[in-house]
Amino acid sequence: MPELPEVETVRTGLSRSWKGRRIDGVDLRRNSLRFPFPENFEEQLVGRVIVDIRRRAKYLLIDLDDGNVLLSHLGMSGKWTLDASECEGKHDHVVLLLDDGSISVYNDPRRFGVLDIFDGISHKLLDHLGPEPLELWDCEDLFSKLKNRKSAIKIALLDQKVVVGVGNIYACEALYKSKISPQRLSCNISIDECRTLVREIRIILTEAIKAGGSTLKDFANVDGTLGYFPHQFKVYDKEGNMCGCGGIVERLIQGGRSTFWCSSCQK
DNA sequence: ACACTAACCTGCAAGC
DNA sequence: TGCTTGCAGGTTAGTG
Repeated sequence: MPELPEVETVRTGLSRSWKGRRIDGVDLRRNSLRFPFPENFEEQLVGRVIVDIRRRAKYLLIDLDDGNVLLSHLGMSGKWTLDASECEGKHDHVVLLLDDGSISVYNDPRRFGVLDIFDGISHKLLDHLGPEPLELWDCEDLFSKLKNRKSAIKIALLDQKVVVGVGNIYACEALYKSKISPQRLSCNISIDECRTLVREIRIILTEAIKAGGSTLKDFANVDGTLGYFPHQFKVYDKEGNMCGCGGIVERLIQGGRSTFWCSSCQK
């Protein structure tokens, strides 16, 4: 899935064509994704006007005119297509008919995504989330969350209680830019290194948003065009490539997931 | 409270 | 050509 920049790009796209639209029809092709859809899912949506689309971490929050909120998480492979010309694809799970006659389709081959409706106040998937990296967040906050942890820093950066929005790609890239080994213990990261990490994470996420999200095989912008720039990654999926320092990009497994790094310049 | 694993799914690429 | 294996952007539930 999309990490924070990609979700933000999707938010922008959805915002442009959904804001002010009334939902005239909902077609569910199955009864669950990662979790079962809520009771009366269609009835709760039909007739509602979409007021705004916000983002919290990697979750899209679609504000409805009755105060309820449609929550959408894209999982690893979820995709919204707006103004869709067809909706009979194998993994087209949810179709929305809008009052301008357009249809929006949620497609998700792996079905790790989530669609739910809640009151806008509290949701179990949102309640434990840590700080937004592009809002109020600083090195003291990061340092305080790392100081009692014995897990590797790479693992900690993926923990959404430490900071939200950072996924496997940007965790690797941020550690590389910060010249910090992904295997360092979180509790051994200094306050100065936290300052560097906060700065680099912000730079990377901001640049990726500016680039319009990124593009991977499962990800497409809401208009169907690809939007990621894999070639701009310095280490992610670059095993064997020469690093600028003369070292070689290596791959290791942490928490069951690939980490890409340069052992020559990341200490 | 933290650390670690397994689990949820399908699709694709590489290797035999 | 097929089969098998491993891997993929995320997150939670369960165990110790």
